[in-house]
Amino acid sequence: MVNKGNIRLIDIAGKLNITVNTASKALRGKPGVSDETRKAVKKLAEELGYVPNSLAKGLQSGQTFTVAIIFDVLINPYFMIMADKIHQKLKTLGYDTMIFAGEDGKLEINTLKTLLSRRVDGIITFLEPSDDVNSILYNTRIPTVLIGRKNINLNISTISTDDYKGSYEVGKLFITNGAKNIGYIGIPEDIECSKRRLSGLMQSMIDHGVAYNDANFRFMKTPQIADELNELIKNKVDAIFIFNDMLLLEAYIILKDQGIKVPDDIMLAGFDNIQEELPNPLKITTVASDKTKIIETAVNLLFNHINNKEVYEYQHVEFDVELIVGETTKSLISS
Amino acid sequence: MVNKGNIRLIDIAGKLNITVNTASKALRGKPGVSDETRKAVKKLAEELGYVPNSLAKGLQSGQTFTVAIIFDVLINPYFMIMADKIHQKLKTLGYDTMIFAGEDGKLEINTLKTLLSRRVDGIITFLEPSDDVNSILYNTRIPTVLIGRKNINLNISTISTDDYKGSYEVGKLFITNGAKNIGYIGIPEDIECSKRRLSGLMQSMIDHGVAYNDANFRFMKTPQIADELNELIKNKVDAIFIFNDMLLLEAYIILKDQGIKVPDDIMLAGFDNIQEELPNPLKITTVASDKTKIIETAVNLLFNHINNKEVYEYQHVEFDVELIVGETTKSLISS
DNA sequence: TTGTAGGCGTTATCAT
DNA sequence: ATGATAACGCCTACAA
Repeated sequence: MVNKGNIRLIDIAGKLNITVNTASKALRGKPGVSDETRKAVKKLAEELGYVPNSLAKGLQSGQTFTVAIIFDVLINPYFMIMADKIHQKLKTLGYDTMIFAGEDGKLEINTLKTLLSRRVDGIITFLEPSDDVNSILYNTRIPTVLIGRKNINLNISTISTDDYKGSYEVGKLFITNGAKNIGYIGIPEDIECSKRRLSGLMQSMIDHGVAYNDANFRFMKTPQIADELNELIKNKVDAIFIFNDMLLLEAYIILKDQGIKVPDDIMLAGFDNIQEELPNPLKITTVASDKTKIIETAVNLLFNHINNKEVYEYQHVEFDVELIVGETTKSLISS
Repeated sequence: MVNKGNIRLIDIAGKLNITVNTASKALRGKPGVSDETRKAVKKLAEELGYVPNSLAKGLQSGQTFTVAIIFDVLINPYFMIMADKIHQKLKTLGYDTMIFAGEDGKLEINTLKTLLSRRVDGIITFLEPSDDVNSILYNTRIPTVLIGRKNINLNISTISTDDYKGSYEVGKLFITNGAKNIGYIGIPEDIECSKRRLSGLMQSMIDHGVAYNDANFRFMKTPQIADELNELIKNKVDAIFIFNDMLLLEAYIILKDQGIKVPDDIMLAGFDNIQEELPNPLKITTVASDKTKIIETAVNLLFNHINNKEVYEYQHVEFDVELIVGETTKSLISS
C-alpha cells in the first residue's frame, strides 16, 4: 500500500491546481502566496484533515522536535515526577518526549544508537553515560543533560544537588537525636553520587565525634535492599541514611514486618522528598531540592545546547538542598 | 549544514566503491551480496559508527516502530506502573515509546494530530478518545487500545477490569464490617467507569439492606479530592470508596491531619493495588487485577491490529478483579 | 553479484 | 505569485 489514506500536500495541490510548493508555503504562512490561494489551501487542508508528515519534515530539516528521557526504571516516584515535569515543559516548547530505559544503570551504546537513529534533538538522562557513549556524545555534540548524577569527568552538562551538604545534614540530625551507630545504604559504588552521599555522612560523623564502622556502609549489589538492610539490623544500627526515598519506603516496610519501630528503634532518612508531589502516608525525613527549578534549568540548558551547537561548552550546575524533618527520625531529645 | 556528521550508506558505499544499494543489502542480511563485500561493508559500518536514519526508513516504509502512550498525568503511580510495563514489553518487540498527556482527561484532536503527524504505529491510551477522535481512529484504522476505561460506545479495543464486581465487593466488605453510612468519591461523571464503580457499590448496598444517601456519592470537579472529602466528613460517613489508590492516599493524609482515624473513624477502599509494585507504608484495602497480564493482553491486541490492518475488529476484554483487604478497613466484627 | 532509477513527503532554491 | 527541481537517506524493483 502506497499512500495509507494520509492526505499529502500533493493531494491538496492537485485539487487546487497548484503545486505542492505553493500549498506548503500557504500552510506555513510563508510569503509569496496570494491571500486567495492561501485561504483556499487552508480551507481544503482543514476539510481533508491534512497533517504534515513529520518524518519527511525531519528528514528534510534534520530536526525532529523530539527529546529522549533516559532512566533505569520508571517505577520510581522520583523518575516519574521528573519525567512528568520534563514532559510538560517540553510540550510547551513544541517538543515531544520519548522514554528509554538504559541498561545496567547506564546510558549505554545500544540505547544511544537508537537515539542517533531516531535523530532526537536532545537527551535528558538520569543515568550516567558509559565511557564509549560519553565520547560519542562529545564527538557528535548531541545536546545532552545529565540530571542528578554529577560527574565532572563527563563531557556533558550536569544538573545535580548538593549531595555532600545534604548527607552532612542528615548525619548531624541523626547524631543530634542520639544516634551512636549509623549506617548507610547506597546504590552501586561506581555511581559517583552514591559515594558522595556516603562521604558527606562520614565527614559529619567525624566532625561530631561519632565513631563509624565501615561494615555499616553498604552499597547495593542487587535492586533489592533487603540483604543490605538485614546486615545493618544484625549490626544493631540505630539510624540509616538511605540513598533515596523509594528505597527508604522499601526498608520501612521490611522493618515494620519485623516489628522494628521507626524511628524509635531505627531512624531513617532518605533523599528526593518525593512526598512533595506524591501522596505518602508516612512523612519521611529526607533531603529536598527544588525539582521544578531543576527541570526548568535542565531544559533551558538543553536548549542552549540545541540552539548553539557550535559552542559545546558543558556546564555543571549544582542545586542547594534542604533537610526536611519528618516522622522517620526522632524529635530533638532534651535529656 | 547538510550532513551533520552522521554517517550514511552513501559514505560507506563511496569508500568501498560500491553503490548504496549493495551496502544496504549487505547490512540488512539480504541475499545477492558476496560474502567478501558483505564483510567489508559490515566492518566499515562498525568502524564508522554507522546508524541507519530511522526517519528515512520510516518515510520509505511507512513504519516507525513507535507506539504512543496517552495518559493525563504521569504523576500517578498507576500510570507509571502501567507505562513501565508497556515500555518494557514494547522494547522486547523492537518498538520505542513516546508519551503524551491528553487534555481534559481525554485523548483529543490536538494530541491525535501529533500522533498522526509522527506516524506512530499504534496507540495505547488510558484516556477515552473524544468523539471526533474516535471517528478518526475508526476511519484511519490506526491501531488503538484503550486500557482501564471500558466504553462500549467506542469503536476501539478496550481492556478493562470488572469495575462493577470490584465495587460490589468493596460495598459488601464495608457493610460486613459495620458501615452504615457509605460514601463514594469518583473522577468526573462523564468517564464511564467512574459511574460504573458507583453503580456496583450502590447495588451492593441495596442487596445488603443498607440505605444510601445520594449526597454521599460525589464526582470530583477538580483534580483535588479535598472538597468532596470534606463534604463527606461533614455528612459523617463511616466508609468511603475512592476511585483509585492515589486519591485514597491523598484522602488518608487529609484525614490524618484532621485527626480522623482510619479505619476506626472512617474506612477507606481504593482501586488499582498500586502497592503491589510500589512500596507503600500503608497497606490499602483495594481492588486488584493482574496488571502484567493486562499489559500483555493490551500489547498483543495492539499488535494484532497492527499486523492485520485490513480487518479492524475491535474487541472488549474484561479482566477479573480481586479484593485485597488491607489496613484501611476494619477486621471482621464479631459482636 | 552489482548497479540504476524511482519514490516516500516535505522544504529550499532558483526559475518563470 | 507560482512553478520546477533537487535534496534529505533509505529501500524496492528492475536492469546489467
